[in-house]
Amino acid sequence: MAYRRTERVIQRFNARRDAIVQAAQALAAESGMEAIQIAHVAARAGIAAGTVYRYFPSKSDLVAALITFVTERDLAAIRRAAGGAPGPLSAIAVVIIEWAARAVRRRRLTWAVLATTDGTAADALRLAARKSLAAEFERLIAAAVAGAHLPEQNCALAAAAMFGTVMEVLVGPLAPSYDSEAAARAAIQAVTLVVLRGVGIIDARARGLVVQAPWPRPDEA
Amino acid sequence: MAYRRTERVIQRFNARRDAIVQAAQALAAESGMEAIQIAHVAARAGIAAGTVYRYFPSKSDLVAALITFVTERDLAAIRRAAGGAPGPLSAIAVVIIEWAARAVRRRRLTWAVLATTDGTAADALRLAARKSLAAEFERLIAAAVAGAHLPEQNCALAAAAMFGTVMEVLVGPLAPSYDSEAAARAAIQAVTLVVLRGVGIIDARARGLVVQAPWPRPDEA
DNA sequence: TTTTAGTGCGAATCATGGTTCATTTCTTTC
DNA sequence: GAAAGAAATGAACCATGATTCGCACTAAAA
Repeated sequence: MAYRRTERVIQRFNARRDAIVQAAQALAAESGMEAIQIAHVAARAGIAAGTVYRYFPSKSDLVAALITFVTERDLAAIRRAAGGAPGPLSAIAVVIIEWAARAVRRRRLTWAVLATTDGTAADALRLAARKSLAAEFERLIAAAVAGAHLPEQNCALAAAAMFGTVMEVLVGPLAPSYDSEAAARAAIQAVTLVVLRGVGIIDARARGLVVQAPWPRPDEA
Repeated sequence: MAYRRTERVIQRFNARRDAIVQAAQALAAESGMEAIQIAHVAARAGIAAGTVYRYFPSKSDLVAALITFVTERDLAAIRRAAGGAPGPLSAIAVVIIEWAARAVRRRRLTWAVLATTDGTAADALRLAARKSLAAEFERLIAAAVAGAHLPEQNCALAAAAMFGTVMEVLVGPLAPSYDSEAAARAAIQAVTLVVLRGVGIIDARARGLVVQAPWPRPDEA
């Protein structure tokens, strides 16, 4: 016999699979969801269209993998950021800033992954991704409320408000393009202050909360 | 010759055109943007598919007409609401409530019109619609700032934040379905308080601002 | 009543883009 | 290096849904 399911083979399979996802990511980052077409992705990855189907049963599975990849990366980053915060209110501020900075840096990709719908099964995953992000915010808000650092409130609603605000102000198609880094930092800070006021932190700066994005810094992918 | 462009003919033409837009609206309200297919719209309007093209040169023109129709209606409503407010801060509160109430009442339609993209020329109009709504908010915020009723701030950013918050919390696919009218009213009030705090009104209720949706009330279409 | 432009019809046509599959080209193993 | 299974290829295929267009019908004008 020939060709066993050896470790090396599996490695290569995964590497190529990832390459396809990366190609899709690059296209989405450049031109949004519509640019993710099998032919384009394949060309970008340097393979034939049919080959994509050796790695993904359907396009929506590929898109799902992309959504998962991007979302997990962002979730990990904001959890890390939250963990390093000195207190409950700082944690909220730091997480908003971290996520906003990431979202701004990859506006189109973020929009494609979280805000576009394509009518396929991937949409469900998209919703799940939004939910995960919002849940992260909600958890921190709830903790702050529990510790009496914030007034009683509907934490899920507050979290969704944060999410929606960042998306609309910094990520959406109507957001100004913050070409200069300084402009982006300023916008992120302004958004942060708005959402913090929204949950009841009316004097974030006076309290010494970090409201500056830790920018620029290296990115992991 | 026969068949002049008489008044009666024009009337009928416009009536049928409107009927097609209404059919599209009904479909979008029920099932979102994807449901707007020429065949479906035609069936709903009781005509043949080809007939739609006697009234609209292309699907995207039909969608554009729908977007314009819905947006103008909402804009008129919030302008009316703003006009009746006793002061600059009340105007902001009243407009948010008015728009939020309308958006919640027709969630899917609002989402289809403002938040969905379909890759056609109608997308530009969608953006314009969002811009118009946000501009309305911005104007009121700027007026309040000018009158020193609100702290100095980036009014465009604040307006976008309001828009995004309402969309995400009340309209988007992750918003809970406020089946009971009371639940909807409560959610609208909560959202209103959040966005008002966001622009610097930290004690809306204490100031006697209206934060209750004027609900239920008749609807015009 | 007879014209004839306007209107409606809907099956056929097009365009787009995902998916399949017979064939060719590797890789591994002996 | 030969055999055999795995992977790659890309042109053909298919599904969806917008758009066209020849024909029939209606209603205003003569």
